[in-house]
Parts: sequence; C-alpha cells; structure tokens
Amino acid sequence: MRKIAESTVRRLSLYLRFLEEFEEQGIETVSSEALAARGGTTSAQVRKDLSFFGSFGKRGLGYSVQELVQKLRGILGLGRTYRVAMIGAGKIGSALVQYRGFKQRGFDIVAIFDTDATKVGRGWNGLTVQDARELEAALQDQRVDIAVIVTPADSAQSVADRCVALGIKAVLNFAPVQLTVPDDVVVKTVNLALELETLSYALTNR
Amino acid sequence: MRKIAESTVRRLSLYLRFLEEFEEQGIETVSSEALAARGGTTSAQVRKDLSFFGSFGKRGLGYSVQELVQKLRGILGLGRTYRVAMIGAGKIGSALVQYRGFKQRGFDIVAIFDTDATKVGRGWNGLTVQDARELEAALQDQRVDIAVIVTPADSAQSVADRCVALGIKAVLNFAPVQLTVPDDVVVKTVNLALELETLSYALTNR
DNA sequence: CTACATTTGTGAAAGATTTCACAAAAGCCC
DNA sequence: GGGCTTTTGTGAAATCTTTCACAAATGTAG
Repeated sequence: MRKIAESTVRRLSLYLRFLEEFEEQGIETVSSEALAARGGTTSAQVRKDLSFFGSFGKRGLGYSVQELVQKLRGILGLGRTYRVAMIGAGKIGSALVQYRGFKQRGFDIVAIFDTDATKVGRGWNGLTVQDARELEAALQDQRVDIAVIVTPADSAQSVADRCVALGIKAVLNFAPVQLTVPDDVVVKTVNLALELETLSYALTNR
Repeated sequence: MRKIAESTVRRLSLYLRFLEEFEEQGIETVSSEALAARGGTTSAQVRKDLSFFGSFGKRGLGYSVQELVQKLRGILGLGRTYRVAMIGAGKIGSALVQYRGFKQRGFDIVAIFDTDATKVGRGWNGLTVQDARELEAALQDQRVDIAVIVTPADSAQSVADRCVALGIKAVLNFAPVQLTVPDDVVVKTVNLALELETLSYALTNR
C-alpha cells in the first residue's frame, strides 16, 4: 500500500471518533464539511484523507455515517482485538489499566509486570502483577501484539530490547527516552516533557 | 517572530534533552552530526532547526554544549517557572503530580481540583484537593499559566471554557475530546486512543 | 604562514502535505 | 425528463518541510 502520512492516519482516527458521536445521535449521513467543522479542519482535507483509501461518499449527499465508521475501523485495523502487555505497574500504568477506552476499542491487557517485589503478586483489575524478570517465560507461549512501557527512563531501553527479542512489533512508550528499535517495530512515544515544552514555547513566543 | 513549525519545536526540545545528557557526561562540544545521531535525524536538519533562531556553532568545531543548552532553554521559554493548575484528581492526575520532570523543568503545580466530595480536602503531594466548583474563587487572585485537564470527557470542554474565562492561555488536555478554545489560547491534547490507533494502523498495513 | 581537515550556516532543490477549484455524480422538484 | 442544487473526488497549484551541497569559517599541523 502507498505510504500514508502519519498526520492523515491521526485525522482518520479523529474522524472515526466524531462519526461514532454522530452515530449515537442518530445522524445517518454527514458531509465532508460537517465532519471538518467538528474536527477543526477543512472539507477538502477530509475528502483527500479518505480518497487515499477509496471513495466512500455519494455526490450531492455526503457519507453514510454507519458505512464510513465501518470503513475507517477497517482501515485503522480496529476490526480485531490486540493483546497488550504492560511493563511497569506504577501510577501511569495504573491509570492506563483503568482507562475504559482501552478495552472498548479492542485493546485487551493480558499481562502486567513490575520489578518491585512489593507489587509482584498483587491483583490489578483482574490480573496479577508478574515479576518483570520473568517477562520471557511469561510471554513466550502467548501472543502479545503491543507492549506498553511504563517503566522509569533508565530501564525503558532494555525492556524494549527484550520485547523486540520476544517478537513484539509495536510499542507504546511512556518513559521519557528515545527508544531505538529495528525498522520493523513501530514505536509511539508519549513524552510529557515535550508537550509541556511546546506549550512553554507557545506561551513565550506570542 | 517568523512562524516556526511545531515539528521543529519538538525537535529542539529533544535536542535539549540530549544536550543535558552530554553535559552530565562532561562533554563540552558536540557536532550537528553527533546530535543528529542521538536523536535519529540528520545533521542538516539539526543545523536548519537551530538556524531559525541564530547561529550558535563554530565552524570546524561544533557547538558548545553548555551554550547551546542555555540558548535552547531560552528559545523554549524554560528560563522561568510556570504555575500549573490541575483539574481532576484521578489516576492520571495523580501520576502527573508525582512525575518529577514536571517540577524539575520549572512547572509548579499550585492547585488541584476535583468535583468528587470524597477527594476534596484530601492532601496530595503537599497540596489540598479543592472543590472544582470553586475554581473561579480559588484562581481569581493567583496567576496560573497552564491548566492541565484530567477530567472525564464530558466535563472537559466546560472546564476548558472556565479556564479560558479566567484568562489562562495554555491548556494540556488528557481528556479524549477535541477542545474548542479562542485563537489566543494554546491547547495540546494527549489522546491515548489516537496513539493506539496509529499503532493498530501500522500493525495492519505492513 | 600555508595547506589541510572539519563543520557550520544557508540558498536552492527535492519532496511532502494542504488547499484550490471544478467537472462529474446524485438527489429533488416541477 | 430537464433544470437546479448539493457535494464528492481529484488533478493542479500553493505552501510547507526536509534534504542537498557547497562556500565560508575555524582550528591544527607542519
């Protein structure tokens, strides 16, 4: 498939959210203009984004909300469930585990690890925290699609390396470091410091 | 000042992190090449990014680590402290409050709010959770630079509106909604669902 | 002091993304 | 069915971002 810009994928994901809202409200069709207004972009952008994947609309009418929801789910790969392992049972991990949207969208947390002996063995939303030293043993015989790294900065890279060695191809990283992984592994890093600094920059340069 | 791309600002923020590492290691000068290698970009990109703000290097030698750290701090507006109000005392809020990098970089949390009566009045890292209904009363007579919104999705917009009314010009939003604010207010949204879906897209289209 | 090795800073070229603008399709009304 | 209105899908143009490539500094060694 032709290479699609990350910005496009992010917008598709947003459109999906808005379409789901519309669906709940019982709205049956929507124009690119309406979708754009909801998402703070332009109708041309919406049409262009969708056009990379096909033509889903009806001229003169707009898009069927239901149909577009399905198409976008398909495009984004949300027609299946993903098995997620969380490494790090600290505050952020805890917050994530309880985040409903996770499960709702088909991301099932199937294992949680930590190195802290006081945490290992404790229950966590129906799962038991396992010893991070046993990562390999625990994950060898079960499929994991996505690793969420919520460890301190200094262990994040070594955890990532071990996940890669286990064959995991997608990592969501909350540790404030730049992870190095092979080309066939995708990493998304959520770096709070970066977000704060873009705010600080914006506040300074006005 | 000429408009600078957000991607550039984010990279500057990354460079700063790497330079601080170098500084700790006692490295005194660094080339654009070395900085690029650390950050997974190219030397031309590093030089171009910096060139928007001045010329900080010495030809044939590179950049003084110490000097560049200072320049970048200045550019990013990190030469001061920011007063942060957190609205929502749930798990994510809790994780953020304990995140060291926050205070370390000059972002001081000065107030925490929640609507939940069982949380109001409780101590939280040296602060007392205040009733969110009293947001205006509590913030009217003290400066707040940044609001961090960590509420459920359905109250995020109304909280944002109230922050805007109080004159707050920067918002870091963790609620999974698109916030609408006037042009002179900056919003950064950290949307977990979006990140997961770009991963899911990447896993699907390979 | 000169030749040489580096490495910056920056116009220009290449590449990517967004916006424009309009023909083509589709429904609606008479 | 014909004319009118709406709205898509998409090449082309405009804009933005990254990469290239090289002259200009700067230090070093002989």
